This record gives sequence, C-alpha cells and structure tokens, in this order.
Amino acid sequence: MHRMMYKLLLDKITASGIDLDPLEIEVLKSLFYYRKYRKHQYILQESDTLKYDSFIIKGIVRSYLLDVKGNEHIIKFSPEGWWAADLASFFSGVPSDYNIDCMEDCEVLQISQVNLEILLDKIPRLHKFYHLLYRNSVIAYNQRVAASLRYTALERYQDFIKKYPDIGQRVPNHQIASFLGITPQSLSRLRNQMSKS
Amino acid sequence: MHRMMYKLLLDKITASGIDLDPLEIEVLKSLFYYRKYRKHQYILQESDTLKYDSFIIKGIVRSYLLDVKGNEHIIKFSPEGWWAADLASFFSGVPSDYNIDCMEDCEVLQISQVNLEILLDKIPRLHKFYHLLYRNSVIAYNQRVAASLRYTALERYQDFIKKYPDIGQRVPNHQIASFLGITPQSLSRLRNQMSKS
DNA sequence: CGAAAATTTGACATGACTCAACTGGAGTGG
DNA sequence: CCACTCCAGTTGAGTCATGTCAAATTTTCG
Repeated sequence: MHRMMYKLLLDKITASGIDLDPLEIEVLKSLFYYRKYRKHQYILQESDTLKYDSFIIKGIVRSYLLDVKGNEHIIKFSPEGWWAADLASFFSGVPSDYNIDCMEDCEVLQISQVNLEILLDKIPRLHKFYHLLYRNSVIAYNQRVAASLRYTALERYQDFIKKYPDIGQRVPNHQIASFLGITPQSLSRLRNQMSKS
Repeated sequence: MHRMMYKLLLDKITASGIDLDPLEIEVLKSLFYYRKYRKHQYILQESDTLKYDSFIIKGIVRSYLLDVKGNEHIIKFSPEGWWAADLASFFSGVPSDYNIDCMEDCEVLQISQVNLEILLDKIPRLHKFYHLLYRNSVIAYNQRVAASLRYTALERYQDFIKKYPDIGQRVPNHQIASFLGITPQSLSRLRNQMSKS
C-alpha cells in the first residue's frame, strides 16, 4: 500500500501534461510528508499559521471559519484528489482564521512552503501544474460567486447535490447548509418543499 | 505613447520574478493584440464565445451576468493592470453567459487561446507568471466567498470601499450594489444608516 | 435646457433567521 | 437488552433584513 501513496498525486501531475522522470519523482517524494489524521482531528486551527499545503489521498476534510456569533461557515470540502489549505496563511505566514478538520479518517501528503520552493526550483516545469490547478480553481470559485449572486438557495442546493453527489452522501445536511450559506432549518424546509413537488 | 503600451504588462511579469530578454519581449509583443474600446462598448456579449483574454491597460471594465428576471449581477471589476475574461468560455470554447463591457474608454492587450499556447510554448517560464497570477486570484476569490458567508451587507460594503477606494470613486453605487449582491435601494439605505452613526 | 440615469424614500411583501420544542436514530454503558 | 445521551433533522411561531413596486428627487451629460 505504501508504495501507492503518491499515485494519486503523480496521476494529477501527469494529467496536466507533465512527464516526470524517475529521478524527479524521487525528488518530489522526498519533499512531501505523508501523514494520517483521525476523524475530527484538526489539520489547522484558527490563529495558528498554516505550515503545510495538504493533498488529500483518502478521506474528506472541511475548511471553515467562524463569525462573531460563533457560527461555522464552511468554505470548502476537499475529498480525495483535492487540496486543503488557507493559501493566504500558507504563503504569507500570517495566522489563519480558518479551521481545517477531518470529517473521516484521512491520509494526506503535505508540503511546506520551503519545500514547495525547492520543488519548483528543481523541477520548474511544475509551475505548469500549479498554473493549471489554480486556473481551474479560479473557474470553480467564479462559478460559485456567480451562483451565490444569481441563484436562490434552493437552486444552489439542487446544483450542489447534482454536482457533488459523492460529497452529498458523505457529509451531514447541516454542513451542506453551512456551505450553501443558509441555516440547517432553512435547508430542511427547502428539502421538504422539494419532496412535495 | 505607443511604445509604452506593453509596459504595465511587462512590469507585472517582472514583478513575478521573470526577466525576459529583448527577444522574448518581442515574441510576447507579437502575440498580443492592442485594441481600444469606447465607453459602454462590449468586449464580450452573452452567448458569444470569448476569443481573447484581455489585460486592461487603461480604463475599467465590468463582467456581469443576468438572472432569469433580467437583473444584472456584477461578478468583477477589472481596472488597469487586471485581467478580464470568462475563463470557462475562453479555455473550453463554450459560449459564455457573461457580458463584459467597458465602463470608461479602454485600452487593452488581448491574447487568443492559440497565441497563449504559443507563448507558453516559446517561453515556458511564463507558467510561473500565470501560476502566481491565478494563485492570487484564488486567494482573492476565497476571501470573497468567505466574506459573503460571514459578513453582513453593510460590512461587505464598508470593506469594499476601504479595499477598493479607487473603484468606489469610478463606478456608480448601483453597480457596487450589484457586485455586493444587494439591490441599489438596500445599498442606499445602508449608506443612509452609515451617515447617521 | 431637457432627457436619461442615478439615487433616495415610502409602503408593503417575503424569504431566511432565531429561538424553542420535538422526533428519531446511533451509539454507549450499566 | 434497555435506559440514556447525543446529534441530526424537522417543525412552528415570531422577527428582521432585504426585496419589490412605485414615485419623488437629484445628478449627469448630450
């Protein structure tokens, strides 16, 4: 099993059109740390500075923050093959106001900012990988902002379960509500309404 | 004046840690088109496919889309030094549901998808430029999503005028309202409320 | 100046929130 | 195996922020 640890990440890199040679793969492996987390364990807690960018191999994590009243607002879910980080904290070294915790037992690959610099220095072609990764992220965020401006909560919920049926199965409804920016009660009423029509 | 056309773009590239030699600069110049637009002119209209990614040299543009009722929702403002595009349409060739129009007389540098590929092929180091550009975009979008989840309309408005005093001066309030996701009437009431306290 | 656009204001409707109570599992320990 | 707790989900009643519709006022600009 251990030998396959990096497969998912290497596949993603290959998919972006970069072929790494065996030596480069070794470099990459040497710069990522493998780590397991238990369900409910924190990867990052508010007011800590995020040391690692995490690539999720197994499990699913959520990134959320709190408002003045103490309500949680989930910014994103990251299942297998996705990344989890507060990039602002990671790159600028500022304490984060995010919490990132594991909703299932997780396995992740983590890279520090220093190691990321070394990695990009040794394999500059990987800039292309990040270029495409962040480009797709921008497109996704764009659609999310657009949706929040022009669609109702009901439409956004229906879109969510259609787009991420997998996540819909794995996380409780009140967390989906948090992600959508509504209360669990409101989501419950929307679901009720849906089942009637 | 004409000779300075590319200065802003070249400065941005330099700022990302890439030094282009004179030959590379010529390559770059040959792949961007320079174009002027009049105030109120469209760069992109809904249901067209976006052919060019536009770097704004002068003026300010807005990207918006319409909901079923015909209301405009502004997704972003792009002043000098920023980019304007519907990346989903630009990269996948799908017709866009965005409109991009100029709020002032504008000058822009435009690059087609084909030319962008040629550019990155000839100067692969530019992947680093886009890597950092989109990374910063992701961070900005992230903060916007976070703000829409945890702050009130009033707080978001105050944050907006503090963060983008320049844009606040240049665009009418009802468009800021649209950007914030509220009606012009609501914004007017918030401003009224602010002036009282 | 005069028309069009932007902003403000008022009255009313409505969607979502809050607070509270209740239901129904899932899991735990005696 | 039952009693108990914990948590997710649901439902009801009242409140509040924001939207809608309409009209008045101010500003912009040809």
